[in-house]
Amino acid sequence: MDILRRNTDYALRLMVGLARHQENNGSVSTRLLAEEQEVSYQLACKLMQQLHDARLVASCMGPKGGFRLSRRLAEISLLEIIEVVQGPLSLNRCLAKAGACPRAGVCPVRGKIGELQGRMGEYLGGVTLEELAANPGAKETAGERT
Amino acid sequence: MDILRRNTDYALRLMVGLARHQENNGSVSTRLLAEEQEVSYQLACKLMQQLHDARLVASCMGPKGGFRLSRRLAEISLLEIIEVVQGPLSLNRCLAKAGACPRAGVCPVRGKIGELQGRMGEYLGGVTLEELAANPGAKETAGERT
DNA sequence: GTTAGTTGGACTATATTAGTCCTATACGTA
DNA sequence: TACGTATAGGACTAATATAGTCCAACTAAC
Repeated sequence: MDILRRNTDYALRLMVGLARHQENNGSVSTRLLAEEQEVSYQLACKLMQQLHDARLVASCMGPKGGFRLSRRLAEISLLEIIEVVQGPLSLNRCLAKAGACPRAGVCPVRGKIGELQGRMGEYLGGVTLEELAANPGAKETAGERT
Repeated sequence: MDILRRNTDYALRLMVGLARHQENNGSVSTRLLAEEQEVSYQLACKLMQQLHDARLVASCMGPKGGFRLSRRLAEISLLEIIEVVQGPLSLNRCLAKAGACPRAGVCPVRGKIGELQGRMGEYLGGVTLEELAANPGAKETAGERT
């Protein structure tokens, strides 16, 4: 089972790519971004659209147009990007919205799962795009590679 | 997005139900278990089968037959049950098996995600069926109910 | 020997996710 | 000011993964 969906992964790449272009403070075209990050152009369009709806990026149409981050790097968390693509973080349906599970009162698992979910949100909310963009690669997993 | 699948939820219920019958130290029929835990009988069969394949429960056929936990309550973790139903815990495909992602070397997200995955496994591995069975209900979420 | 009740496996339907295509819009250029 | 090009945005289709059902084989009590 995968928790992060493939599209979420693409979205993260795109955001990191965007972050790295931020210094030029001009708009970056989706086409360039998609190429750099090895994401299908069409799919990138769709994802950028979602990120735009969530106000994480600002768009600019026409030739020379493209996207730009709408906030500072340190103000965008990993959690936000994830939730834009795959909805609110939820370990179980029961926890998604109060009263969703009629067994809530007798469920012994709910408490533990709820606690874990809280911790996950906290962790992911604490990682900023700034950190991600600064990190050149997964050096800490060296040796684990092919 | 849900991380715990519906079937996983059912499996957890069934295991907790089984745990609560453990005192009688006789086998419990799937039919009874399914009724008690409000899971479709057929579906319960399927899940018990998976739990059996994973050696978490022992089976006994024929009339008066049924299932029984094959280990002590404290020796079965939440993580084990989850992984039986939905496979190894994996936040992302990249992490499922080494070398699965050709971008591993340049991926800035991988490290963070890997760390979170480790923490999750640790947490879930630490919760035992004993704890769950003892916990009568989600008292800690009182007020959040319907 | 028969029968009721069970486990176990194969199959089908459904829901979710991924990916593609098309249209409308905006800007730069002639 | 009109045109052309490159973009954003939305609708649709295909693929995949999950949930659920059905049927067959087996076992032990009666």
